[in-house]
Amino acid sequence: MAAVKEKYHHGDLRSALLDAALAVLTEIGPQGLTIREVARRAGVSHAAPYRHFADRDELILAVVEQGFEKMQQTMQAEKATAPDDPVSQFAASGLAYVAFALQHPAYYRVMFSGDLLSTTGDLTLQHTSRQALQEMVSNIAECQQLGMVRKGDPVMQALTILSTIHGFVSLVNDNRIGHLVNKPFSLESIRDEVLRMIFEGLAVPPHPGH
Amino acid sequence: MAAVKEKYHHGDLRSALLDAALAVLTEIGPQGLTIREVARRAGVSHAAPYRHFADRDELILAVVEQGFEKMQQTMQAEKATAPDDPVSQFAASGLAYVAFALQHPAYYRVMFSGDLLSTTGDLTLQHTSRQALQEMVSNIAECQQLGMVRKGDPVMQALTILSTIHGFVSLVNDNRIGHLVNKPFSLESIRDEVLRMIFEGLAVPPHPGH
DNA sequence: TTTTCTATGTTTACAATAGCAACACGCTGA
DNA sequence: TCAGCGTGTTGCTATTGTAAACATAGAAAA
Repeated sequence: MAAVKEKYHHGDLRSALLDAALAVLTEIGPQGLTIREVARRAGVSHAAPYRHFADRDELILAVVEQGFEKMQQTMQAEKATAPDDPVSQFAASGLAYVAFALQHPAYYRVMFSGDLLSTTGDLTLQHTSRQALQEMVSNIAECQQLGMVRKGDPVMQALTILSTIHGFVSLVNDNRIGHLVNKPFSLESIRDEVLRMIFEGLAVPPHPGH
Repeated sequence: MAAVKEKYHHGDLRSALLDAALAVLTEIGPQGLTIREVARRAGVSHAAPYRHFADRDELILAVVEQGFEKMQQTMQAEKATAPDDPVSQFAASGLAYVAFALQHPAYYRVMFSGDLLSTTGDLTLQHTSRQALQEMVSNIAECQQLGMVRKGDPVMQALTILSTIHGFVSLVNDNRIGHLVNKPFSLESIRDEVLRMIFEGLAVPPHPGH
């Protein structure tokens, strides 16, 4: 690791602050995410962050945007290695989404918390998420045309799947599943079961008269 | 309304504080939920709440518990008016759950936020939610025995349904659906579609050789 | 080279908050 | 009557967000 310049001017404070913010979210949680704590970890004065972020919300928003970028990259990478048919691509997306959310709970929480930030107002994020949904919808439509997914409004199907996946990872990340099931369980088995039920719900029912 | 006694001793400060807390959550949001603001609304000094709640977390926890109670009451009432077969009971529960979450977003958010409170540590709530899941599981098992729901581990099915419903109402309450769909939409139509897909995913597939 | 400008940190200051401690009030029971 | 205890108040400290004034380093211009 290159020695960090111990100078009056930090060099790349913005990045350092984002890293520190994510570290705080991971280690302590959202209630520990204060401007001053982040500044402390970056080794600067408590007012330095204001040169890069107008206020606390803007700092959080930057973390959220970074999270969406990383998530998108992960999903694209997974899709790239999957077979090129719509069903495989769709499955790869879904698995990658869940994997990212479970591997980076701090990112996912801040991205979707709704308490930490009223991100709904941010136009960039609105655009990003709408684009992601659109991709999902056309993917479903392709699967329908191949006869691999039952008929129906693909937007509704996408929203339902999104609900299921988002609900699942939220429950897991907020630790709401651990004490629901008393007997020991494997997270992967629940995950696979949830994904399987999604696909069963999507699958074309067999022709009764076949 | 009876005139509130303007006395040194409030009379029922604890309830008043819970009401004020919910009002703040509704009007301002979680970031406005401070001990002092709640005290101000209840017309008492800033330290008075500490006679009833050890700290801010305990106040929030009390709101959460109240929320679970009201939700349970609502669901019980809905089930009482529904037909007495397992399928109707189950459907009534699901609809009541969604209805409560959408009609009382402030309650639902604080109940499931995971940021506002690490409620997972509270034993009462653990018991309550485990009991609710257990009821759901046995309800599904009944439906299975009647041949109305496809075979499979009812715990997994319950968790999947819970994920879907929780994800749906979370997305709606956090306003993540409004700007996902650009064309005008009816929330009810999405809700019904989501519930319909849950039931389709649960329904016994028709016998191929029938 | 020297001067000046600008981006980026620092220091200082203020208002709001959580939470603690000491005090005050008033009901209740001996 | 009055002692005790539950409940509310006042006042204090530490922490936070955020603004304003100041400082510095590196770039741009002279």
